[in-house]
Amino acid sequence: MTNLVAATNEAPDAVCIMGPTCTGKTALALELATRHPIEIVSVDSALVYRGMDIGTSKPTRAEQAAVPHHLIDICDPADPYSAGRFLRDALACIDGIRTRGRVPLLVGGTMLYYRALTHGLAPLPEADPTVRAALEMVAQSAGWPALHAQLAEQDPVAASRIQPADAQRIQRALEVLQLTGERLSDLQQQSEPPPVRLARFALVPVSREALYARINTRFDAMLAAGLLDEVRALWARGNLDPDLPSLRAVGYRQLWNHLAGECSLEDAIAAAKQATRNLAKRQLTWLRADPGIAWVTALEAADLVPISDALTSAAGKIGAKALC
RNA sequence: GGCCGGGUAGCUCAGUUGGUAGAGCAGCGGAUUGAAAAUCCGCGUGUCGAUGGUUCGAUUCCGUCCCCGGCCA
Repeated sequence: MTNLVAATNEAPDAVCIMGPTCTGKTALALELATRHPIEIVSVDSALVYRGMDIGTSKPTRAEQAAVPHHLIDICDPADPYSAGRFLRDALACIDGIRTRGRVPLLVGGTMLYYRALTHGLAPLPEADPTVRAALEMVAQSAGWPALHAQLAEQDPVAASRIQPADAQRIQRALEVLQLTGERLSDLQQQSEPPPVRLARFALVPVSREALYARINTRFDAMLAAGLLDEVRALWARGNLDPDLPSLRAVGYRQLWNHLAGECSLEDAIAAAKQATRNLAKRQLTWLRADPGIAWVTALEAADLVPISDALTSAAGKIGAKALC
C-alpha cells in the first residue's frame, strides 16, 4: 500500500527525515549535505510563507545558500498553501533534483504533507471560499452538529469517521459533495501512492521533558531575535487576518492576539510555548502510527549511519540511472 | 494584635441543604486526504490545610491551631 523501502535492499529515490519541532532537523540536514550530494526539500506548512522567518525557525540565508533548499518562501501569507499544492510541488522538486544527479532529502514536520507523500492524495477539489462561506453561515444558525447530521444522510461513511464537533472536517466533506456530487469517502478510496521510493527516518527526542524544555527556551530566543517585530510587520500590512493558515501558525497566532489587544504579552508568550508543546506531541503521535519509519533518537555519528547509507544508496541509484 | 475573605486534582476554581467530590487548563493516549504549526476525540483517588468535637456517618456543622490575601491598628 505504501511506498516504503522497508527491509528490502532496493535503493530509495529519495530520503525523508521527519520529526517534531525543535529536534534539530535543519542542523542534521545541513550536516548531511557536507557529505552527500543532496538538495533539501522542506516538508513544512509554515516555511512556505515569506516574511515568516524567526517564528518558523526557517533556515537562514547563509544556510540556504550553502545547500539548495526548496519549498521555502514560495507563498505570500495572504494566500493559503495546501497539502495538494505541496504534493505537486514536492514531486516536481524531487524530479528536478534527480535529473540534476543529486539526491532529494525531504525534511520537515508537517505530517499531513508527509502522509501525502507516502500514501498520495485522492482526486479531490481544492478549497472553494464561496462554498465554505455558505456552509459557515448555515453552521452559524443551525450549528455544526446539524451539518454533521446532514452529512450522515449524504455520506454516512465519512460522517461516521468525523466527530460532530469537528467543524473543519464536516465542512470539507460537505464541500466535496457540493463541488463534485460525489462522496468524500468514495473519492478517498482512489488515492495512489506517488511513484517515489522513500527511505524514511524519524528524528525523535530522547525524552519528552527535554523536548518541552528546549521548546520553551527556543521561543525565548525567538523573541530575543525579534519575533514580535516580525509579527508587527505582518500586522502592519493590514490585509492579513487571523483565520489565514499562515497566521494560525504557532507563535504567530498568539502574538497576533496580543497585538489585537486580546491578551498581555506575557500570556501570549505562555500560550505560544504551550501550543508548540502540544504540536510536538501531535507530531509524535503521527510518527508512532507509521510502521515503516526508522527512529533515530540521537544525533551521534553512529546513529546517523542508516541515514547516510540510504543517501549513498540513493546516490548510487541516480548515478546508475544516469549511465543508462 | 483585631476583623473579613480564602485554603478542594500539577494549576485556576466549582461543589457537597452532612452519605468521602467535578469542570477548564496542564499531562498522557488517539484520530488525521487541498486550513494540518489546523481541527477534533478519549483518560479525573485527590490524607477536600491540621487537629479535636457533634453525628450512625464530617471535605461539608462547631471549637482550636497553621498558612495565604485584604482591611483596620
